[in-house]
Amino acid sequence: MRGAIQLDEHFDRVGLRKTPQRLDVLEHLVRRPIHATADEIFAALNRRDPRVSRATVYNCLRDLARTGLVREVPGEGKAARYDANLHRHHHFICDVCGNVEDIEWFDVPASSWQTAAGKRRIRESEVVLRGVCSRCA
Amino acid sequence: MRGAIQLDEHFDRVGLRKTPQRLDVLEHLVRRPIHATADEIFAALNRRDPRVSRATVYNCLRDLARTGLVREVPGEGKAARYDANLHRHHHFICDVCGNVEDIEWFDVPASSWQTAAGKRRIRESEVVLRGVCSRCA
DNA sequence: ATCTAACTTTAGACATAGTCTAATAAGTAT
DNA sequence: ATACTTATTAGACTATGTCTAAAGTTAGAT
Repeated sequence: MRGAIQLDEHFDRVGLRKTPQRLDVLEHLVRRPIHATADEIFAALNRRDPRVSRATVYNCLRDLARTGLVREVPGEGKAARYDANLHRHHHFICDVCGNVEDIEWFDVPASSWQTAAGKRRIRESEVVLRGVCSRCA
Repeated sequence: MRGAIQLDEHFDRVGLRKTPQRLDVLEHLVRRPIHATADEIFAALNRRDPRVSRATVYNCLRDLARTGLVREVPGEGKAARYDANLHRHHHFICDVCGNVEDIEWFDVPASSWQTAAGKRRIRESEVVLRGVCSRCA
C-alpha cells in the first residue's frame, strides 16, 4: 500500500521507532479523519487485536503528538480529540451542532497579529473559525 | 466596589440569575486571570466558604460559558481551563513552557479565510498563536 | 413585605478520562 | 544472533466531570 509506505517515512523523518501499535493509531487517524478520542481509537484497535492496551493508545498518541505527526484538536468536550497532522489545517466549530470540521490551511498575515504579539516570537497561527455549518444553515 | 456593580450588570444583560456562587466564580476569573481549572476555582471558593460544592462550580462554569460571560480556553492539558470573557481576546501558547497568555483582540481579515470557509457562515475567528514567549526567548 | 413558582445549590455516589507501575516483549545497532 | 534500549501490557489508581433528589434561593406578582 502507498499509504503504509508514506506513514513509515513519517516515522523515520521524526525519529520515532516504528511499532505496529503506533502505525495502527496513526493509520486509524489518517483513514478515518473524524477527530477520534483516545477511547474510540482504543476500541477500534482492540476489536482487531484484543491484546492492545488502553495505556498503549495513550502512549502512542502522546508520542505521535510530541513529534508532530498527530495533534490534539482544540475543540470542545471532555475527552481530547486527535487529528493526523501530516498536512496543516485550521478548524471550524459549528455554533449549532458543535461539530468540528477541518479547514484548508491559510496564513494569517503578520500585519494582523504583529502589534498584539509584542515581543513574542511567533512560529505559526492556528485559527478556530466559529459560525454555522452548511448543514445547519 | 465598581467591579461588583459591573459584574451585576453582565448578569442582567445575559439574563442569568444572580447568585453569590456565580458572582464568586466570575469574580475569581476576573481578578485572577490565570486560566484556572474548575478544581482550582472550587478550592479557592471552598476555602472561604466550606459549603460551596464542587457540582456548583461546574454548574456555574457551564452557565457562565453558555451565556458567554466565560469561556473555555482552547489550551493544552487534561482539565478544562476558563477565562472571563468580558473582552474578546486571542491566545498565545508558548512552545517551551506551555503557558497560555491572553493576546489583545484583532480581526483576521475575511480575505484570509473566505475561500477556505466555503459555504459556512462565519461569525468570528479566534486565533491561537504559537511560538516562544518573552521569558523563554 | 409576602407569597409562590421556578430555578439553584448541595453532598456524595457515580461515571468517564487519563496515568502509573513493574514485568514482559519487541525494535535496532552492531 | 546478541545486547541494549525502548515500547507494550494489565490493571490498579488518580483526576476530572456528571447526576440525583432534597433543601434553599431568587425574582416577579400580589
